[in-house]
Amino acid sequence: MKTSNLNFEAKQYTSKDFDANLPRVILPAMPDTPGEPVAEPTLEEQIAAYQREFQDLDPQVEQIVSALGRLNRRMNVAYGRQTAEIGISNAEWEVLKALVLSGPPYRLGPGDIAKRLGLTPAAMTHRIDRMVQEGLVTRDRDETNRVRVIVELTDEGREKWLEAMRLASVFEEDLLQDLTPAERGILGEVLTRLLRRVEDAQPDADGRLTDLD
Amino acid sequence: MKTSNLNFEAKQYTSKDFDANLPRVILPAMPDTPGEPVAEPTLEEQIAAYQREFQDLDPQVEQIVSALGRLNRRMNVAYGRQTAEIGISNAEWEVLKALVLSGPPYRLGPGDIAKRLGLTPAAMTHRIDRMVQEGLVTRDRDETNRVRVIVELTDEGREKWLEAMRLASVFEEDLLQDLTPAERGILGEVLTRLLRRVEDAQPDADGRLTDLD
DNA sequence: TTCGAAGTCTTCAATGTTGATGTCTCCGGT
DNA sequence: ACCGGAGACATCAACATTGAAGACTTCGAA
Repeated sequence: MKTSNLNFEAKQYTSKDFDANLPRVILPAMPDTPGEPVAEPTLEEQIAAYQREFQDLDPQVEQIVSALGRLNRRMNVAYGRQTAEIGISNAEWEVLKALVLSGPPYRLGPGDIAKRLGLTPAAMTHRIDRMVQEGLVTRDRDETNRVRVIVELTDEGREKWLEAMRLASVFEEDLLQDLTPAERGILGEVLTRLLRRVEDAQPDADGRLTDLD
Repeated sequence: MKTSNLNFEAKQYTSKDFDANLPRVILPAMPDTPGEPVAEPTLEEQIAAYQREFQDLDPQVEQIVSALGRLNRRMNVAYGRQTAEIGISNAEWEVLKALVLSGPPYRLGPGDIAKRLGLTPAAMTHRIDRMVQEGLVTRDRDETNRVRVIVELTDEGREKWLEAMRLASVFEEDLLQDLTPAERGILGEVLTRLLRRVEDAQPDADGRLTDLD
């Protein structure tokens, strides 16, 4: 078993993501020495606690959902660390990904990018500002339709994306290292099926988060 | 097959999470009518695009990772909608979860909560402020150790948490509706194994996101 | 041609988070 | 007892994102 570079770290202060996870637990009925540091709960402890507090919970469903959430969180932390290594932010990496995936000539409007990233156009304006400054992309008016603005990937931007992909590949392979090829196939298929259901349930359309605080 | 309430919606403007997903694609070699709206890429298109742009990519790994990312994103959107329905924010729900999972007497320090949520203590100060205002929690000095502050769940806070759990349960069951019990078992087991690897790779410790923009 | 509606991006005020700093309390050493 | 270090929370300036409003361009109808 390859023990390699799973470069995680729970990394305090990650936020930036909502997940169905975390907290801790108190198994039988006794908290750790009252007033003490209070440790991180394992997945099992977490599920046990949920069951105790909420009878109707299906432990199997909870296991899947919680593992998904916690896993995603750790992965995002790892990606964040990697992008930091090559001198870009996670936010910038997202934009680069969108542009590369759009295919040649690697151009998109700010609004399009915003849609793909789930941000407001306003946020894109500022984000693009920074990226232009850093030489990752260029921003020009579309002369055939001056309403539009075109954001285009620069060579430097593409290079950064490549570096990030290389790091990500290594990381992802490490992550899946102890799954057999058969298990990988099943996992991919099942996840894809879940995803299809969700994405079909709502083609995409619009809708905001309505995060009324 | 139950067709029920998968209440998603890609929901523009979600952000709040970093994931390895989104963008679009241009399969053979032709973008949609140049300058047009540009649609959302399917998972398959996205993987195809990545392969085209990055030779060394393992499609199977990418399928798993991308599906995970996209799935999580949709789920977070769904959770956000649900918490909004019962009048709390996702952020507040996270705090409630942390408190409930801590077990009776449902008390934690701001710092502890911050650790579990991956936020800075500074952020917790304000978040708790709001939640005290709304009557979801109380905040008091620990009289036995006046350095500490104790955040405690109120009955109203617990009730909100219960409502959120009920909604979440329905949603999660819907999400997994077309997995057989056997498939659920495997999925849960495999995800747990992945999670264990990541969490073991880095017990937890500290570390920031270093999101250098 | 002129006017108005729609679409796209930018600007602005408000909010939330971060990182650094400040303040207060507890605890151990002398 | 006293003093200094460590720990925990609060405060503050800087920055990113949001939602609403504003500016400009295009397109269609009168």
